[in-house]
Amino acid sequence: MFELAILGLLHEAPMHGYELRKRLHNLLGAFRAFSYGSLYPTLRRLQRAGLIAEETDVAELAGRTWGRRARRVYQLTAEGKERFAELLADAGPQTWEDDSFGVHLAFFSRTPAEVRMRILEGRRRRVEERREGLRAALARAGEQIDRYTRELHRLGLESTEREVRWLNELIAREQAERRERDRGGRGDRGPHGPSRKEE
Amino acid sequence: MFELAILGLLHEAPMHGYELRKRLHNLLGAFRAFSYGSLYPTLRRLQRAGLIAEETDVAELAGRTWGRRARRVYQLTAEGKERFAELLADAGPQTWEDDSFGVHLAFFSRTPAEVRMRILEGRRRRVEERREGLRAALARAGEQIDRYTRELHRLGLESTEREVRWLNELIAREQAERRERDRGGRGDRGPHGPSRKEE
DNA sequence: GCGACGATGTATCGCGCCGATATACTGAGG
DNA sequence: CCTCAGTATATCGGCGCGATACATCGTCGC
Repeated sequence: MFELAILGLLHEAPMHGYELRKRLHNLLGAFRAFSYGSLYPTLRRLQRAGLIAEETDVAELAGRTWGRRARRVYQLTAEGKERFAELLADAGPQTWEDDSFGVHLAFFSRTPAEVRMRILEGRRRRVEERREGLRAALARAGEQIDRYTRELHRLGLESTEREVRWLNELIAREQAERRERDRGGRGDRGPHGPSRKEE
Repeated sequence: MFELAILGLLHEAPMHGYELRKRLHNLLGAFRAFSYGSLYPTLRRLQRAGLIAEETDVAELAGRTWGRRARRVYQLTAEGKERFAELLADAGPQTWEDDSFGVHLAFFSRTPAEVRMRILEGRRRRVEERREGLRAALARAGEQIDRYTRELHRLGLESTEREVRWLNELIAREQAERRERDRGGRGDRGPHGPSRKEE
């Protein structure tokens, strides 16, 4: 998950850990913590695996004589790019508690349309499963359940129902764009899709 | 979190791991996984810490001669009860991604009214913080943000707003009940309705 | 009679991520 | 001058997860 995020961000430019974390925090901070305690070990792991390479910057130091502070700048390797594509296409764990979905979404502009579809539908399936679980929990002996627990389940149910609707909208939009693309005879193009204006 | 849940369930009766997990799954399965890979190590830890004690059942075996299968039955110790009370009163981590909140809620019936209030208000504070973060993210350079990320933030915002409303209802109800409790027998009715402003 | 199957039951492994903490340099402001 | 906030890297212990392994039990079909 961290791996996907790091590999994805390094597509834009080589970066050092602190910068990576800042962007991550800015991009998805409201959904995940992205702590340093995870970031730096992950960076090491990726380097050992050959997915990223240290590029300890000479260029930057050249311009500024006074020394900065040691920073390890990483760039994507060819294997890293491959790995990113694999991870992108992977639907992630089969649980509703899927942290990677948010990260996937953040890189959707770089994701092929069919893969986007698979991810969205996979997510929908899992959320629907959770929804059914919650409905069952609420139905089950309606009265004997602890009142607070029932409230919790009620909130969860509303929230999953809402997410399913949200996913349905996204999926419908994807389909509409696909139809438009097919009609236009143009191959899948560009991170900006067929310029569908704001809702 | 596992600790709180186990200690809480053992208040009802001595139990073995499998049973514990079944109940946990039944009670909060829609919110947490409660895997065995976590359960058994936690049980060990709690036993080592003296919070629970093995009570390898003789009574049950006596009735059934044929042997069952080894099952480790645990019961709460005095320290365990103390620890549970401490954990109950503890508001947990200061992040919105608070797994323990659901567990707390599941044991609310056993929680003192003031502590319930503290937990609910703490949760509200954290959710409100997250809500503000999401609003800021959506406002920030409204146009330059990736479209899918914006969708994600929109969903998150709606969901946090909903949870805040839900928390406000729970809190209002708590306050109403407290007023009713305080008004011991006298028919004097105070001003009606919760004084909590919405949104 | 028997074998397959699903539920009961305990346990371990490696890994990912977290929060806390340590260290050190830099620039800006009082 | 000194302190504070931001930049930057790193490690530590701990928790929870999914996968996997094992063994027993009752039941149902054959």
